[in-house]
Amino acid sequence: MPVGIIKWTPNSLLETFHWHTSFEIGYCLSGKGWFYFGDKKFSVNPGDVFIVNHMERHIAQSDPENPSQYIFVFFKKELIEIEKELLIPFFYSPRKFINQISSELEAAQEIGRIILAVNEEMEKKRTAYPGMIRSYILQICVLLSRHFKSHISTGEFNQVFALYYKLAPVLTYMHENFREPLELSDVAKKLDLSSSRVRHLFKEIMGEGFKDYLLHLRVNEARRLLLNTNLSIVDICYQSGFQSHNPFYHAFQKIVGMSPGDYRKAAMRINSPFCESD
DNA sequence: CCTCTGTGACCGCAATTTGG
DNA sequence: CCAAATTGCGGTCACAGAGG
Repeated sequence: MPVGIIKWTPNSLLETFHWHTSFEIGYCLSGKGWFYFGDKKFSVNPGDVFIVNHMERHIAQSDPENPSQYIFVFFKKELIEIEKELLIPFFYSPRKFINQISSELEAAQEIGRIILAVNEEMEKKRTAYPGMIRSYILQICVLLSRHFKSHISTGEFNQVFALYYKLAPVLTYMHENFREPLELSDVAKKLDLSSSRVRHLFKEIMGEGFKDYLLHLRVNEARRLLLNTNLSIVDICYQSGFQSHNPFYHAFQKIVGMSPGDYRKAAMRINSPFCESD
């Protein structure tokens, strides 16, 4: 089954960014909170819909006073690749794209209803339900592409689309190899492109530089290991792809806002259970 | 004493910017 | 697209404090 669905209530603290290769649509059922995509931040209200493409780092956070609950539907891009227009909402420049569709908009309400229907199909598992779910996903994607069509010109879409397909192997390679020493020139060699071309490509599509993206991958891995293992901080530093401990402490402090040790202690207090790796 | 964690100074070079 | 200029990352070293 190439479609998955989960109900999830994010923590109010300490959630770690994550990435995945599948596309994802989130629907806020209740509560309040925030949704982060890279440096973008959206306030969440019940009924809001969120679009997550592959490889953009993201995380939701609950308002401690009123925790938010979501349904997330995720699926492989192959499911909708049959029609290029359906990909429009998922191929964008993260820098400019608005990942949220506000609950007041009709598109969000329609999509919300369908997501609830997907949920019901998934629970009841009636005859041939996977077919019904696939058709629902297609409906959602059609609604999304109609919604975003007005925001994204065909020219821009075609451009981003082409660039994304070019960059996809770079991202895959990075996600598989960030634990090793990894340089832009290695990636460029893999793709048989000049370093400067890859650099521009990367910045243009991902909205942040190669180094920053890599650093976030590594710090995120460190956070995951801090939460889920008993490894020493120095071990975690090396396993996350850092070559010595000093840059690790600095990067961690810069991105997370506290030292690795403090992070682990805080996490144990709060007992944060969630951390995903693809 | 040693180990682990964390910080500061410094330096070379890769990453990025700039200017053709 | 390339080359020169600049920036800032990440690596080394040194050291301090906490705790066993």
